[in-house]
Amino acid sequence: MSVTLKHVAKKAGVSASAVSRTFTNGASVSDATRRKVERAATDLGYTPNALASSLTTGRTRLIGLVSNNFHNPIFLEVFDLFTRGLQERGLRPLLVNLSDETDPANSVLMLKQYSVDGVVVASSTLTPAFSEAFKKANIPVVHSFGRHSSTPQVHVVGIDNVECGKIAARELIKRGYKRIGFMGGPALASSTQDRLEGFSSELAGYPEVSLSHSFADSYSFSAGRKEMARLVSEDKPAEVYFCGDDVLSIGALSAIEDSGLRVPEDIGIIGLNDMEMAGWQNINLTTIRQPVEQIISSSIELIVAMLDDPERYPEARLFPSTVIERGTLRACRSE
Amino acid sequence: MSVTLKHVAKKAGVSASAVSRTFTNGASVSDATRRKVERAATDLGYTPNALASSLTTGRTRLIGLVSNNFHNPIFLEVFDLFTRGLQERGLRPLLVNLSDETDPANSVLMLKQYSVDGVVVASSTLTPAFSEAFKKANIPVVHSFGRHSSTPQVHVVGIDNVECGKIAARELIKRGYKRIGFMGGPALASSTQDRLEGFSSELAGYPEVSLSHSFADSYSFSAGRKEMARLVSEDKPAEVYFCGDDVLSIGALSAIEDSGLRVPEDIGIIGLNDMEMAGWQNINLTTIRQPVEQIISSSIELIVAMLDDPERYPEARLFPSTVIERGTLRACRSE
DNA sequence: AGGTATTTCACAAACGTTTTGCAAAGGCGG
DNA sequence: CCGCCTTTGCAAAACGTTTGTGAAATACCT
Repeated sequence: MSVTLKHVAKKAGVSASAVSRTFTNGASVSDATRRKVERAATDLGYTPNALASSLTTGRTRLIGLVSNNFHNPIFLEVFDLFTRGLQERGLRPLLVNLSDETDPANSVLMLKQYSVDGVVVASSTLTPAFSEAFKKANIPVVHSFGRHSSTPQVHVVGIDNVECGKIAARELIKRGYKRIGFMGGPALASSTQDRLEGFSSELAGYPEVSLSHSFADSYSFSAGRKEMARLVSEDKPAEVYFCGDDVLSIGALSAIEDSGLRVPEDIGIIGLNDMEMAGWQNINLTTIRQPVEQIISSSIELIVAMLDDPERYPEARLFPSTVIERGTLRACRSE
Repeated sequence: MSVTLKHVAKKAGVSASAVSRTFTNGASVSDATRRKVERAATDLGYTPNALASSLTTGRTRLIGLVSNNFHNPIFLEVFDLFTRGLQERGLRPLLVNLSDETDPANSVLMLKQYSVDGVVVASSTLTPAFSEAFKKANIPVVHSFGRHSSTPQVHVVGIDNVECGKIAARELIKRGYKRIGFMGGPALASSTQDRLEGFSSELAGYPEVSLSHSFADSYSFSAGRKEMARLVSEDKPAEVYFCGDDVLSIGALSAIEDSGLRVPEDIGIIGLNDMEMAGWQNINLTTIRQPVEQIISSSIELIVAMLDDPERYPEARLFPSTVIERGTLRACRSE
């Protein structure tokens, strides 16, 4: 069928190992044979078979890229950055969509069959148990956008959600808001819990401020819209809401607009993520930026490091998030 | 290192081939040995090695998923559907991002090294030359969202862009628009050309209608916004614009809003794709729906069919697109 | 030149499967 | 009870690489 090492060896009049050596760098081959081999290889149109080589080396250069976020636009950026970053290093992303997967075991099994060198789990809504399943299977794993825990079982790269809640709180205080709402993502997600914790602990220092909170069912436009519609129909909605992410925020904005209230005059909104769309002029959302590029490049660095040292002790790498000021919060009170 | 076929065979007290047979279905094994083998396999936590098996069978169940659209939100849906569809059939998507790749040769080489069973090229902005490169390398290929040509060299699945232009034209005529604009995507893309051709040929039947056209640099919010800003600042903008896709449309809407004009009263917009966001109530874009689900499931069917018959004669599968009526066109003239 | 160091290269044994040919075993009809 | 056919298990040969072990060939030193 296809042209193999042997064909090249025969044509070049050398042994198979000579051919192999010319293609793996750092091996000792004389210039003469190297030239002969290269000549023969291009003549025959030879491509080394990665599978066969993996079989002997134990390395596939395949990285499992696992996620369940195929509906949140920010993940298109995430996939873009991951695929490019991996490709640059000669690694190949094997994409796994576990949107309708409940049991980690299947994906673990499948990635094990393909002998991936490592796995990146990119999701804020997957439980630690999931990424730990890979660890148990002896596959290096990095959980990106994962939960920060003081005793991580696996490598985690992301933001400090508690700190993030505090940042949001400070920003709202600075602008003189008194009746403040937290409209979180799914209540069970630990990221939501952590943010609420930071948010409320920071606000606790201001007795004149009141805090209410509620949760949307999912990180989606419609969930945000629905929840905000409910909130504005209440007696006394808050003056401002810190939303679980930008998509939720945009849904919320839509509900507010429909209710006849104005942003930011009547109600303020601050989101989280700073996805591309947040900067679109017709949305113009004030939000807290997750440093996606850093998180991803750091995740890649980490997984690459684990290829050399699979036993590397798990660490949590947290990046600071920053407020991006746009048009959905009122100006600072200079009283 | 890991547990292999032999270990299982030894533990079960049978030969290696017996173990192999129990794992490949359709092979004849007695119930007794099958049970013994399964028992031993689960005890040892055995996972068949896909690489090794590929080496002998010549099948990897790997499918290259190649795209350069990592900025258009609709492609998140596309990736979602592709990965799920492939997974359901036990195929694995090897994702290739060629956003910064100019030369197809590299990707072809890489996918050849990994012996992918087939390749899906998902993009409307890649030239036929690109997908044909895979064909030349003897890899089954399907070009999804590709250009319709009367003599396709490779399998193409998508919509009929000429027809699509006509549909848009008819819709605008129906609503009594007279001064009509075409604001296309990148001028070089054949899909843009085809749509303009259908659009203008249909409008040619109405002498009272005037058509102007221009192009945006890329399928992005900012390109749409910039181009529409230019158009509305002109002497006499058109009454309605058929935009290259939904993202461009949303950019256009933003520019119109800024100019103080109203939609649909002063200017109408019709988009293309019907991405999720188009239905968001604060956007509410009238658009032409590309049947993404059908295109993708058909693409997958096709690539699966090619696994059995790689020489299958290339065909073009085109699906009809339909108008989705929302709020950015004025009502029908009933005069 | 003689001897030792060093590089270059061929051979063969892996890597973990599938698959083929063969033999043994077992079931059946005559 | 014998011969025939079908099922089932075994051994060995692939699949396309990498890599360790020596042998041959070249280089270097005195």
